[in-house]
Amino acid sequence: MGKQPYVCGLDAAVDVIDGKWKVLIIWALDHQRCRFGELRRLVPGVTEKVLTQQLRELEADGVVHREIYDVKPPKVEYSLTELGDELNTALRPLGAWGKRRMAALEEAGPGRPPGRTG
Amino acid sequence: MGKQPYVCGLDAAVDVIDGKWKVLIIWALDHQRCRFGELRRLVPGVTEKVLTQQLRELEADGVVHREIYDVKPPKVEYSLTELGDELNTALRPLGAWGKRRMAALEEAGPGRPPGRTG
DNA sequence: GTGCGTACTTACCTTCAGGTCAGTGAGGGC
DNA sequence: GCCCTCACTGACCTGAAGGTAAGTACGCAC
Repeated sequence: MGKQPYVCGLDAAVDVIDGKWKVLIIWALDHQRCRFGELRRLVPGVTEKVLTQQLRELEADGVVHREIYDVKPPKVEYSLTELGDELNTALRPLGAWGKRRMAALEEAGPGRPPGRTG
Repeated sequence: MGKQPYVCGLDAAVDVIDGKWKVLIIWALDHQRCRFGELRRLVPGVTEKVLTQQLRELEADGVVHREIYDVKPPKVEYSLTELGDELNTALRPLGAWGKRRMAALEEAGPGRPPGRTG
């Protein structure tokens, strides 16, 4: 929720998924609820601080639901809200496009370092 | 083309549209070719430097085509490649989702500053 | 010949998202 | 008693993305 007003719907959507790990988090949460620690393992490379942070933003945006169990040791479960589920659905074509791009990239230069086509 | 290897297709797609103005640029280029100056007007707030920069990245990623006419004054036209067109198509559901979110945001608090729901 | 419009490029600067590291409090294993 | 895990929080730092302002080379209008 950084900018607003948005110039178009896409703008508004991108604002929600804007964050280094957000799509990965949303992806990981697709049809499965996760505990904080699980999520951390599911999203390789993310730190605890940033995971928490992005999770909170996602929660504020209404795409992620956070459920706290008052037990010891602490237990918190994250899941997608209906809105989040819809987001994931909307994200699917984009994922498919990216997959095709990855395949094309593979074909162009397998094992090559990233860079321009030249 | 920042990261790679991508953990999934979505990751690869987001990498392409990652940049403050890129989706807006791609959106503006949807079924219309534009000159540099037009694009600048179509994407309010972007500076020349950054527009050029993001356009070049988009070009390197194969979603935008750049056509230079050897005339004076200089003329350069940008358009979507087929891949770019597909990207736009893949982006459409996301745009629709965002539009619904914008509507919901409007309903929740018209004219309110952005922030938490409280 | 001054200034505008074309499409950039360059040097420099600011901002802030994200990363590092340390701390919290309670229970359990050894 | 010590350290581990759980799910965080806060202070501090860094790097890179993006913004600012100026320069470039050309033609045209006035």
